[in-house]
Amino acid sequence: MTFRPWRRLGDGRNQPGTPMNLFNDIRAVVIEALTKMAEAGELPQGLDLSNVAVEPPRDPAHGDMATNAAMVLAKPAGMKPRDIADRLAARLTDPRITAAEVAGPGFLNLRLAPAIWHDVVRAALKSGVDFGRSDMGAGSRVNVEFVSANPTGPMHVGHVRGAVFGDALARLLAFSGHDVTREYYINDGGAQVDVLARSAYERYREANGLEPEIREGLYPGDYLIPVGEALKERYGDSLLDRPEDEWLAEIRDFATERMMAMIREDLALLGVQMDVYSSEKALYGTGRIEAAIERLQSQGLIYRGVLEPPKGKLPEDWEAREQLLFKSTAHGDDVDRPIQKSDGAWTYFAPDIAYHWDKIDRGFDQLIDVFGADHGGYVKRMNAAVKALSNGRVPLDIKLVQLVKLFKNGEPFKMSKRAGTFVTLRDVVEEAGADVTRFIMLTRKNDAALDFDFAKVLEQSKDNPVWYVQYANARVNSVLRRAREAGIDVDDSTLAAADLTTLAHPAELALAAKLAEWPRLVEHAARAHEPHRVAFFLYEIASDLHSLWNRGNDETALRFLQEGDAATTQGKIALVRAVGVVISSGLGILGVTPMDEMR
RNA sequence: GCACCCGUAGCUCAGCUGGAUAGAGCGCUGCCCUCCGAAGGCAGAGGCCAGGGGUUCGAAUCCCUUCGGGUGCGCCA
Repeated sequence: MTFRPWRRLGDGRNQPGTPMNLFNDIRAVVIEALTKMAEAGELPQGLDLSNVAVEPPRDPAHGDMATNAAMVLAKPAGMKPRDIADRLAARLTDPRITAAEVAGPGFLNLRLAPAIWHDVVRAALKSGVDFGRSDMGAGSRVNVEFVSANPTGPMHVGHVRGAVFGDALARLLAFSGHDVTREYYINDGGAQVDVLARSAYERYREANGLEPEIREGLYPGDYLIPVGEALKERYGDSLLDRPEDEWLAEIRDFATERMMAMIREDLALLGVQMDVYSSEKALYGTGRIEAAIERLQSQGLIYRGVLEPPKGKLPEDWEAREQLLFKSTAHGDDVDRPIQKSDGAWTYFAPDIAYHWDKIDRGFDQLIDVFGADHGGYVKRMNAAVKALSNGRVPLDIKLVQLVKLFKNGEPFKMSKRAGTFVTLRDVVEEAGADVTRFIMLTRKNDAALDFDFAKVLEQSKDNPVWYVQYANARVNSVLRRAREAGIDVDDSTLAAADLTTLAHPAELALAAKLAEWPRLVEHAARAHEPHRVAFFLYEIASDLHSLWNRGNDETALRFLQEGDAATTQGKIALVRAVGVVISSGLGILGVTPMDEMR
C-alpha cells in the first residue's frame, strides 16, 4: 500500500491560506460536490455555501467528520435535508472518504481512510513545530498594542496577564499567517510623569544626603532610589534647592527613560519583546493631534458643547462647562466624549486618537488593543474614533483582560519587596517562573477573572495543567530515549518515512485524528483572538496521550515499545512523537518552553 | 440611572463564532503498577446551562426581558 504525500492531499483544492488543514481539504471536496450538484440541476444555482461547515463530530460514533451542508441548504434550496444529504453522499467519490451516512436531522457523517491519519502523523513529523502553521492571515498586517503600562514604576501583577495575553495572541496571529507588530504605547504625556519627576527629585535629594520628602501623592517605591543616585552622578548637587521649573522637564525625561528600561527588563523576564515603542509625548507639538482632530472635524464629529452630568455618583464639585467634544455617539458610543479639558489642554483621549490614527496611517489592516478590564468604558469611544478615522476600513478589536487574584495556599497573597504597595511582575516570575506564569495566565478566557495560587501552579500533579502538559511531553521523550537505547532509529526523518500500516488500532487512529484538529484549532483561535484555546487543546492532547499510555498496561499491543519488532515500534513512536510535536508547537504559541524531562 | 463583562455539576472552569445524548479537573464512590515514568489511568454518581419570552430545521451559544455578581461613567491615564 502506498500513500500519497501529504502535500498532494488537497490536490489543489485547498482553500488559499490553509495548508495542512484536513478539515478545509474535506470541506473543499464537499463544496465541489455541491457545485456539481448545482450544475446537474440537483440543487438551485447560486446558493450561498459560506455556512457549509465540516467539523469534528462530538461523538466519535458519528464518524471522523460531519457536514451540515444539507441542513444549511435545505431552506434556501426548498428541499428536504435528507434528499440533499443523500445526493451529496452519492457525489462524494473522493477516495479519502470511505463512507458517508446521513444521520440525525440531516448531518452527513463521513468516515475517512486510515491512511489519512497516517498522513497527519507524517505531516507533523516533517513539519516539526511548524505543524499547524497556516497562511490564513495571508500576510495581512496586524498591530497588537498591549501592556502600555505607565512609565512610573516596575510592572505589577495587573500588567502580567495583559503582557502574556498580548504576546501569546501575537504569536498565534503570526503562526496563522499574519504580519504582526507588537507595540507599546508609552503614556509619558500626562501628569503622572510629572509626579514621577518629583518623586525622583526627592530620591535625588536623598542621594545627596538630605531627608527625602515623599509627600502624599508621590511614588514611594524603593525602585526610585537608584534613579536618585544616577541623578546625583549626572548633576552632582547642582539641582538642589532649585525651583521645580528648572529641573522638572529634565528629570522627567531622565526618570521616564529609566522606568522604560526597567519595564523592558520586566517584560524580558516574561519572554516578551516589543517591536515598537510609541511615545504619547512625542505626539505633542508635532501637529499630529491637531491634524487628527481636524480630520474628525471635517467629518462633522467635533463640536463645542456641554455634557449631561454623570448619573449615579455625582462629583461634589460638578458644574456644567462647555468643552470640545467628539461626537462618538455617531459611531455607537453612549455619550459624546471630551477631548479638551476646560483649561484648553488635551484630555488623554485626544493624543490617543492621534496615536490610533498614526497606526491606521502606517498601513495596518487590523488593530488590536489589549486593555485592563478597568478600561472597559474606553472601548466604545476608541472604536468610534477608529471607525471614523479609517472610514470603517480598519477593524479595531479591544480585548479586555480581567483581574488576576493572587493566592498562596488559598490565602490572599500580599508581597511588596520593591514597590512598597504592590506585587510586582518580578515577584510573580521569581516565585512561579515565567513558563508556569504564562501558561496559567492563558488557562482562562481573557474576559474571565483568574485566580492564581502559587502553591497550586507549582504543584506536580494533574490538578495543575502546566505540569500535566509538560509531563506528557516528558513521557514522549522518555519513550524516544528508551527506543534509542534499544537500538531503534527514531529520528523524525526516519519515522516520517516509516511504514505506518501497523498503526491501526482505533485508539491510536483516534489520537492521530485529534492531532489533525490542531491546524484547524490554530485558525479558529486566531480568528477569535483567543489564545486560551491553545492551552485547553494541549491539555486535551496530553490527556489523550496519558490515556493511551495507560491502556498499554493492560493491552500489550498498545505499548509504544514492542520488543523485537522494530517496524511496529517505529510506527507507534511516530504517533507519539507527533504528539510531542504538537505539544511543542502549541507551547511555542503560548511562549512556554517544553520540558523534555521532569526529574 | 446608563453601558460593558460574567452567571454551565457541590467547587474551579471549557464548550471549537447556531449543531446530534452539554464536557474536563477537583471533591465523592469503586477499581488498575512482576508491565513503556501510578507525578498517571479506568469506571460510577452528580445538570431546569440563573429565570421567562422570542428568532429556526436546531439555542448553553443570537435577540428581548427579569434577577444576581463584577467593572466603568466630564476637567485621571
